Amino acid sequence: MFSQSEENYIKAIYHLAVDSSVKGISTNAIAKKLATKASSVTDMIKKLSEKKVVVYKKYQGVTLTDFGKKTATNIIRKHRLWEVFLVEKLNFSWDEVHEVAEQLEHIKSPKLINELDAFLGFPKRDPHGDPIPDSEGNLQIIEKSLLAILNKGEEGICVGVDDTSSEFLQFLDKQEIALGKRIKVIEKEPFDGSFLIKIDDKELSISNKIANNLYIQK
Amino acid sequence: MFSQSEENYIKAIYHLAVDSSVKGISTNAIAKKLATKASSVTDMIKKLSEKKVVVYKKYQGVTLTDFGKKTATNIIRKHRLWEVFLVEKLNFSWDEVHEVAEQLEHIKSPKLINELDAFLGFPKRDPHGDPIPDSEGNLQIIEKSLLAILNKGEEGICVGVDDTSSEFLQFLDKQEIALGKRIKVIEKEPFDGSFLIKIDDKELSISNKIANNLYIQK
DNA sequence: AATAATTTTTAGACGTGACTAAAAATTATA
DNA sequence: TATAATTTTTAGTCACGTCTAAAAATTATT
Repeated sequence: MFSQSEENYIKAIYHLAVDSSVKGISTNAIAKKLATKASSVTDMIKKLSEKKVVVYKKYQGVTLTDFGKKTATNIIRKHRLWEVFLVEKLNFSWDEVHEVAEQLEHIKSPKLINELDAFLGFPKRDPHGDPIPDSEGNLQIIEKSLLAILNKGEEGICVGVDDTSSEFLQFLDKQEIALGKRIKVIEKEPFDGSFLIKIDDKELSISNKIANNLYIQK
Repeated sequence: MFSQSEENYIKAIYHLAVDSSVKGISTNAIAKKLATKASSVTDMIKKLSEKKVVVYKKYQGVTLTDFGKKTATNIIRKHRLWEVFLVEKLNFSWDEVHEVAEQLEHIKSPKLINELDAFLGFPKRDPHGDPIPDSEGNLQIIEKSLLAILNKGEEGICVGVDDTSSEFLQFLDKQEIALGKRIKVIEKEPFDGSFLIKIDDKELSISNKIANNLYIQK
């Protein structure tokens, strides 16, 4: 069994490893992600190393063991299932779920999470489009690309977001950009990199930054 | 905001106060309830006293302030709503819910709990028949009496249990005694205090101990 | 290659919540 | 009422998870 604090470290290391694809995750990177100090990270890393969750060599960062990875995906599974529950059943909007899911993901009860999964109809994605690992920890990789790489005239289905901050998600709500919607690139503006796109037969302009935070499936 | 530990103490003091109706709750009683040591209780009591949750005078036990009572009923509200959720939606039996609800009751999110309440249809009782406080902390007192005080020929509706241990609840399941069922006392055996009762037109004998753990409403 | 800058680790401290052992206060008993 | 038994508190310690400040190791720069 792991403490909430340990679980937060495990999750942070997992996420950093996935979207950096570097062998060793640095102490500083973890500290930054968890808004804590490097010295605290060193302490925790030692403990996780003793518990066989990570492999650690001084000054060389950490790597999750298979056990550590499985632990991480299990926490992520719980987090994402709770997010689905909050949005589908309790009328939360997608920008409100994160904080609560951060708490709920630490609840210990295998029965709870498997029943919740069934109750929700075994969802494949969370409200932000991220895949939900199965109970064995397997996570299906989803083919997705940034809207920004589409060329004029190409289109795709919106399947996820990169940035999950409230500001960004609320902006998307306001523009009526949502998961599952078909987006077509009408024009790319070379000057500022902005995009003219078409959703629901309405045209709107989005900045390059937005285009780099929206995932689509061709 | 209170830590999980603080919340557990507040809840324990509340429960002890309710079903003992004594002015001051003793250090030892709290220690016993929480399976901890008296010295730990003294420490925590000092902290809760500083936080205006309890009134405390050395060697004279503690009493919850109005603020403390409100905090307690709010925790109990969360606990019982989660229990309803687990039984009604996630197929938990009434003897499995306690442990998980003990964790879920500490989740901090007013929106979560109010939406959950609505999602469940504003239930009035938890799976053990205990009343669920409203969002203002008001708890409706339910008229109930022990099955044991019924006389021969009298009957009532089963509305709750006193003991909530798995053993007892599973025993009730096995005998098909459940909340809402009509129970009639056919015979009281003076020798051992056991009861011959009728449920669903079936007669069965229950011990005096069982009769003293079942609440009915006349 | 030597020095500077950065990263990482160590050392020592602190708050929380727990414990043991011993002292103090209260309550019960002879 | 004096003594015994019990309850409660205090004093000191400990694990967890955090921090600051300083030392050590690594990486970058000239």
